This record gives sequence, structure tokens and C-alpha cells, in this order.
Amino acid sequence: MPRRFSIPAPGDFVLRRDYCSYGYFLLWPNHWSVADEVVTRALALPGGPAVVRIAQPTEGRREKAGRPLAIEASRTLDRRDAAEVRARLTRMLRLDEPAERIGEFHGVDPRHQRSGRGRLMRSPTLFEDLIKTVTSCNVQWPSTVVMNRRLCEVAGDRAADEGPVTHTFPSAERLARTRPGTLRARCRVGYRDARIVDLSRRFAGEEGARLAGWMEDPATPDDALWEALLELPGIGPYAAANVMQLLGRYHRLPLDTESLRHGRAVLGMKGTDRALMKRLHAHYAPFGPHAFRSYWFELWDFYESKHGPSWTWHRDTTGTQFTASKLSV
DNA sequence: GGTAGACCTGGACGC
DNA sequence: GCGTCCAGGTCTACC
Repeated sequence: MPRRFSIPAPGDFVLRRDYCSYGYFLLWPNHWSVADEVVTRALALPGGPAVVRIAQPTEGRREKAGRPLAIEASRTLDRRDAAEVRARLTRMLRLDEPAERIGEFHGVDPRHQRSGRGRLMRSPTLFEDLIKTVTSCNVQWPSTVVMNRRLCEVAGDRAADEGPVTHTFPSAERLARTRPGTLRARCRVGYRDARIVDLSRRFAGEEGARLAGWMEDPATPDDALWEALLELPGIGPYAAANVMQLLGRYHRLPLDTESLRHGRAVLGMKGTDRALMKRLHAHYAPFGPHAFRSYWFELWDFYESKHGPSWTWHRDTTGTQFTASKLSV
């Protein structure tokens, strides 16, 4: 199998817009090159770790939408490795979400029809999404950035000696056997240490794979999934709602203090935090199964009004600025 | 069922 | 340079 190959993209897909659509694109082991619009990402593959670069060349055409993705790996990939790369990137970029579903969202919320926004970037695995969500709770964004970088450097597998990404994201198995004290001291995760280890134990091995498969299955009932997520250590109502949207279920809203800021500053809402939460839920309820996308892209538009298009944000500068206090109007 | 306080880190601020 | 305060969501004990 060559080190270079391509992956077809849905007709509406634009790499820079759809990859730079959720904050996790700024977290290790992800890297977006603003200058050449290339994603660099380390992946754990059956044959060992590798770094992959993802671009969407236009081959002279002006229009990027729907052009295939060009993949370049740091080493030769065998058939199993290449299949795994396709599967992980399909999840991360939501390449299997039909363009019709994005059109459905634009029908419900036409504000985003012109930009074409609708796809939301996520992690290559549910486990990474869970840990990233836990590291984003009760902490300001710069600390989330630090935690994810150190988790990769301390517990990830080395995939390259240099470049913007050197390590994979740690596996559930690896974190399950890491001492909480190590995570606290070396990864700066604080009191999340034991919760991360406990969470990792649930997603390690074959049993963990079965649990992840059940959670990823679109046939799993929403309420059962919600209850199962709340059972996980470190996952409360906010985190569970966030993981629900990461699983493609957009009707629940992960509202936090950033949502309150948005409600007051952008939507002109007034009242106590509790009252505002109710108003925010009511505000987005008309968007039904697309409520989160309406909320999120409204928020994203605000961020872009402050910092320019998201594909011009640098991971290590602009990408550390996203906290409610720094975004206050 | 609702609420208060602890948990931990890093940044801001005052001295 | 040091100490204090604060932001942030989850968890537990208590009413």
C-alpha cells in the first residue's frame, strides 16, 4: 500500500471549513496548518503509530467542495493500516454524514446556508472524545490545551521525532494502567486523575470496545445512551450532552458558563443563571433535532467575528484564547 | 429533589 | 516574588 492515497468526500465537504468547526481541532494530537491548509494528526494503527497529513487539493479548480481528500502517511501502510486510517478519518470529519442531512439542517436554520456550515469535527475515536470532554470541564480552555498535550506526550505512542505532532492520543488500555498520581503530576489533570483512569478501564479491552460500539450505534435509544453516559465517571449533565452531540445526536444542548455569556452578550437575555438556562433551552428548542448545530454555529460566528475565520486560527496562539472572560463583549 | 461545598489548576491581581 | 482570589463542571453529603 502506498504512503499516499485519497479518500472521497461528500459533495458539500470543504476541509478547512468542516475540520475547523469545533474546538477539538485545536487540541493535541491534532494540528491545522494555516499556511498550507493541511491537517496533521498522529493515529494508532494496527501496525504501529503513524502521522497522517490530510489536504484537499483543488487541482486548479477554484471550488473545493466535494474534492477528494489527499492522505499522506509518515510510513508505508499495509491494508489493515490503510483501512483503519479511512475509518478514523471518516469519523473525525463525519464523512459518512449524507449531504442531505446538512441540507435538512439548513432548511431548519437557513442562517448557515450561505457559509455551508453544518458538519462538526470530532475525534477519531469515541474514547478520545470522552477524555477531551472530561478535560474541558471545570477548567479554562488554556488548561484543556495543556492537559491534552501532556496526555499525548506522557501516555501516547511516539509517532514522529519532529513536526507539529509527535505522539498519538493515549489508548484506553494505556490510560487504564497509568497511576492517577502520574496523570496528576505530569499531565496536570488535577482531581480528574482517578476519574480518567476509571473511565479508561471501562473502555479498555473487548468489553470496552463493545460499550463503545453500543454507544456509537444509531439504533441505541437516546434515553438509554443518556443514562449510560451519566453513569460514567467524570461525566455529568453538561459532558453527557456534549458527548451526545459528538455522537451525532444534536437535540440536547451542553450549556455551560460560556452559553450564559452568549445568552447575555449576544442574545440580549437577562436574569439569573438558572432563568437564563431555561431561556436558552427554549430559544433553541424550535431547531429540534438540529438544536445543537444552531447553537454552536451561532457561537462559532461570534468567535469568528472576534478572531477571523477559524481556519486562520493558530493552535498555539489564537487557539488558546477561547475563554468566556477573554471573549466578553 | 434541591443545595452547598470540595475538588485542582492557572491566571489575574495586590502588596 | 509571594499570597490571595477566582473561574470552571462534577460529585457527595446533607436537608
